[in-house]
Amino acid sequence: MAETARQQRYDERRGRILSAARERADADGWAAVTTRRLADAIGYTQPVLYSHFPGGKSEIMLAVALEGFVELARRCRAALGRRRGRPAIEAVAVAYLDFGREHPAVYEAMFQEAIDARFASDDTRPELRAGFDTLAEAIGDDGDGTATEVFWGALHGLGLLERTGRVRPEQRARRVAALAVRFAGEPAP
Amino acid sequence: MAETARQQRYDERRGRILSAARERADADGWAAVTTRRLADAIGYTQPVLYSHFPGGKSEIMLAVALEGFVELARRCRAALGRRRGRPAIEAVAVAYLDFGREHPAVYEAMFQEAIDARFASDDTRPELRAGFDTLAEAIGDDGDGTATEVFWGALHGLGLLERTGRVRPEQRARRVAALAVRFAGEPAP
DNA sequence: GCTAGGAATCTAGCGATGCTAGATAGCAGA
DNA sequence: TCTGCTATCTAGCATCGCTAGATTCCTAGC
Repeated sequence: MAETARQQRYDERRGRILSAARERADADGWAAVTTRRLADAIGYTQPVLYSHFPGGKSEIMLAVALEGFVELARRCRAALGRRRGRPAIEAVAVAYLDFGREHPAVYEAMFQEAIDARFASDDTRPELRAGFDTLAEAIGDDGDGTATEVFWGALHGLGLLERTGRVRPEQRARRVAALAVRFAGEPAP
Repeated sequence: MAETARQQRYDERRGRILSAARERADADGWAAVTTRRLADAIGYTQPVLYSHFPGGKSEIMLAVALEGFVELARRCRAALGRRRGRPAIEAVAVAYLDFGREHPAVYEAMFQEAIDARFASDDTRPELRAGFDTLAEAIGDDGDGTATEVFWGALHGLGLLERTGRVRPEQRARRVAALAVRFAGEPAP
């Protein structure tokens, strides 16, 4: 029916807005993503964005971030595969860091914006939970998640320090190895 | 002489600009720090800021960040004292995380802005180097600094995840303990 | 103490930003 | 064909960082 055709156009345009935002942001940072440029990119005028995302730019960033959580979790899961122990940790770490490097702006939207989505609680949305669970599996965390939080923190911090040039880029493999050594197996009490 | 009096007024005003910026930013974020509000806060008009900081807002943020590096290094050094081993790591970690929590905006300027100051190289400025060296001392890193980079990354990431609510706040002590366990002593090869 | 000149400060404005109200065009169903 | 709703646009607001040019103030030399 006609309603479907309209809905289709609407959905397709929504996707184009998000793609344009993600690509531009990854290339030039979120400051370069303006509502006018976004509207230009999809061939409409500015206010049209607000019929798709009433919350404006911040809602667009949130939508990009949610897509990012799905993709990051997928990648980490794929990297883990059936590996266990130190190789598992290294593979997941590399996948995690690669994602952050390839999509700096998506990653920024995911973790540096004050997203209202709940984390680290029972009602955390599944797409946010999946990545955490994969990290836990990689380091074999069967406790209350504290170790996973620390592992995640290390990955998060290393990725950010790399990207802002605080850390020697060529030493990345050694850092991953050092990280894996420290998170493989149970530490002495 | 008169030149001194003028210079004194100038320096004092520069300090007031930085204080106002830091306080406002820590309270409401850098987006709330506008040149007009800053000018209001010090009782002058907007262009006066540019005679102190020709680079505008970004130069002000940089100046706040540099002060932050000094203070962070000082606190970590004080926390370390003569401690060694696991207590040293825990003390430094707590000091580091406390600083980030008390001065979120200063920390943001220090690490999330694209500061042109060089890191992780031989010509890194001393005030940036001092903190790194203290972290290295805390974990007893006598290698090439890779372990320190990982430790720093973990602190950095944990602090950010805490602040953006990605991680359970009440578990902080356990995270610090888990971190210390993994960085105390040399890991099995 | 007075005045010339330079430094300090202000007024006013530019272009860009996120966002919105009100006008208009276009398409659906009767 | 007409009516009414939705989609879209034009135009504008307040605010942002920043700057040119006018103006005021203070200092130095007489």
